[in-house]
Amino acid sequence: MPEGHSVHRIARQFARNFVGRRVHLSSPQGRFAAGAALLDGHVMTDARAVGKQMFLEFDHGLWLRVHLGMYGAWDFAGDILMDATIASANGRMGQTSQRGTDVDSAVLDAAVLDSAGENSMHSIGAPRRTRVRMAEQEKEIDQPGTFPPEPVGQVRVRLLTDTVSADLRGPTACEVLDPAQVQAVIDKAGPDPQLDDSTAAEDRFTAVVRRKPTPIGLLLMDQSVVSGIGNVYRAELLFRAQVNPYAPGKSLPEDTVRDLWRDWAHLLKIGVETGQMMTMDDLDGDEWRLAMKNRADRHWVYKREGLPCRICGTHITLAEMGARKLYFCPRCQA
DNA sequence: TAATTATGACGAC
DNA sequence: TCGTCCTAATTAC
Repeated sequence: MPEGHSVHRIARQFARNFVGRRVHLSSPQGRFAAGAALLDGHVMTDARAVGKQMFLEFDHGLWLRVHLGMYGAWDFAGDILMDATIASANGRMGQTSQRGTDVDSAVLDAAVLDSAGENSMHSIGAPRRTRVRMAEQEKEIDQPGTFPPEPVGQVRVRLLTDTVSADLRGPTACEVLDPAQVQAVIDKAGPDPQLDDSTAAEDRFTAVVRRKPTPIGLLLMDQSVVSGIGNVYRAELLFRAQVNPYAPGKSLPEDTVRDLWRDWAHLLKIGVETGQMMTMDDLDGDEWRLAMKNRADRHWVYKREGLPCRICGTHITLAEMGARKLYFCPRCQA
């Protein structure tokens, strides 16, 4: 269920709780028993996300590659060091995003909301005994229990240290790779603004898009063109840019394509920092608070078919593109 | 209890 | 363009 922001957050979770520690791997479900044996008992040395792919490195040079697909998820349990959202926001106060929105005060709002107990997660400092499911969103499963927990359902692989466990279920990919194979996967991926926010990356994206006759709505979902965008961000980015999803890439003005890239970098950053796919920034405090609680208030067009466009009132259209649901405003995105 | 749905991606025609 | 794989939560009956 995740788009790029969640995969970066999950990689962070592994960096905080597993990197530098010896890990036992098993496959409670049995389907990954051979792969788990190749990595079992080694120290995790790195955790990285590239677009929607995650790579975990072990001390003998082999990697675990995981892609969650449409409904994969990681369940963490034990004494977990959680994302220090509040500390992060405090440490960055004053920075301003490209669009002129103060992302960090927004993050701080979210964190304050969390600490008020209205949302589910986040604390600072010491590990906390808990259970968390990380997919597109993160939710705390309240049920401390014993450690390690009994595997529930179809657990493809379990990673276990003295104090923390991580169960993977429903992935579309879970395999052991050598460094050359990892590099090959990364080489195929389009630029990920979370890893490379340079002008060169923007140039690369812009050049590729403006060369192709393919509809921009398909190009944004093509992971070799740009990494990390899924069905929600596709719809929202196109609405925010007032671009028709069917417009061929090569028909778009250069500035429009560059704006799409910069806006993706912007939304991805918000997603990584808040853990939410918040695509309506520029909200005031109360609106933001509401939107953080109710997904229905977070998007311009996604899952809003038949409802009035928030800008012009026209009914939002639902169509199909690339075998996925496409939402757009036929007037604003004419 | 069954059907539906999902924020992906791939390979065969 | 279609079928296929992966799983669980939600919705319908």
